[in-house]
Amino acid sequence: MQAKKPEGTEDLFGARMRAWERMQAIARETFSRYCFSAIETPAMEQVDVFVHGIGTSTDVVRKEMFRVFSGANFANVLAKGTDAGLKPGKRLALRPEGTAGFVRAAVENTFVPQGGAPVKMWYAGPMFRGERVQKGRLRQFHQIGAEVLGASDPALDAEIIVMLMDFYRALGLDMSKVRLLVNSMGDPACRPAYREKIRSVILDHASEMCDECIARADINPLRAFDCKNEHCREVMASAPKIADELCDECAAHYAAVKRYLDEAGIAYEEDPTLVRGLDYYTRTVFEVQVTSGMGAQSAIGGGGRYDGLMELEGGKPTPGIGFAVGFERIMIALEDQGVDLAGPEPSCVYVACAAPECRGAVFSACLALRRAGVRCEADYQGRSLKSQFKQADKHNARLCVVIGPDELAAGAVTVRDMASHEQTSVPLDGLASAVAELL
RNA sequence: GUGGGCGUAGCUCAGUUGGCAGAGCGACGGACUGUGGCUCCGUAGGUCGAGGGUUCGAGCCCCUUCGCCCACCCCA
Repeated sequence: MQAKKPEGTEDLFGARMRAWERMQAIARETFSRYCFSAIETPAMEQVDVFVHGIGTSTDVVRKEMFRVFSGANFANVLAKGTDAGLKPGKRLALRPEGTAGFVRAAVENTFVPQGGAPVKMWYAGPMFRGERVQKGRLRQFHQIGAEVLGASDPALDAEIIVMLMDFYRALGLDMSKVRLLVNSMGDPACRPAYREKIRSVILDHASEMCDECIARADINPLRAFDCKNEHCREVMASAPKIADELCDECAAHYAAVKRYLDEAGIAYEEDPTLVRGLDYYTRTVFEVQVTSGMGAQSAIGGGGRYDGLMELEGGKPTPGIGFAVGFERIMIALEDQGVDLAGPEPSCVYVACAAPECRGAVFSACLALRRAGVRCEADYQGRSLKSQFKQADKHNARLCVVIGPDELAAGAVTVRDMASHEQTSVPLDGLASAVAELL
């Protein structure tokens, strides 16, 4: 039986790999202008990092995490039917998102010492969620994210949104098909009261609402705004809006963020029902959607402020804000818009061998070219010269160097420009510099 | 976790009431023998996802199973 890749995973190679590399390069370039530096954190963390950070009431933590046990511990867990006996350090999970692990790293490495300047970092890598797959939703997918810790200035909220939109534009997305939704979720001063109000609304209208929303009333009432059930929507439409229930500080913060966005010329829609599905968000939240061609998953990025997260991960109170974008979803949007992020395979110089006795000379020529920094390729199958030229085309060769008995006798090889068909003879010992000039 | 669709050549797919497994693209080779893209000719390539059943005979019908896709849910 031939082995198969796990459900919802993907082998990344060829054009798709080039696209992923290109997306990271554009991220690095764009974020660098905002003085972000790169970070890579482990693909697995202690389960508690996610439980504390993302929240026990979220689907991500409750049913979508891939748990990880080393061999001996796994046997132990199977035997006992629980991992309760394991030390916290042995209870691991593949990361379902990047923020919790980043904040854990920030606490552990003291990225923001008391009174220190804000730290800005970005990351790119695979994330894992045990969901049923569908278009734009994989079990191992890739995110690029950016995080700022150590400042609560609303200018930062706006700046990070501006940076996100810069990134999408740099990728070549048609920004007229992109919409930015923003909202404020309040903070510990005002959200609990609002949450309680919404809970009451749901329970008061329990007879009209779906079972899920009734269950949400106690777990995470704000999620009822996301329900697609018609009756639930009607009830929620008349529920109080968070924007009207914010405390003075949150209201001022939200207003300032919007002012900055206006000044930056960023178009946005206020969506009072936008409630991100991770518990750590406070105040500003945002989501970017693409309006067509996306299947059921239209969100290509999202994020928000998480002023309480550092404490949840055991650090000192430190405000934070960040976003994450999904590689696979952006690719769906780009492909739908006819944008080729991968681009062609890079060009090369092809060294063709006209007769078997010249293969040694071909090897030497390639060696010299590569040591001079030239990307070059040759035949390894003893193909005909004709077929080597076909290979040269497939490898996107700009030049083709032909080495045969005639050339070796003359001490000079033939170099053909594949586009113009012009051929020149260059001395064998000066091949690398001659090729460099022709390129 | 729930629902729907689909598995035939490397890829995209045809395949009639059950009767010798096909096309296009791609790959490879050739068109006066050391020169590519276009064109023409040719060649190779298939446990019809897997296992079982019905039948003289199964790609097609039945059962089981695995995988993929799409949607609910949730989220990037």
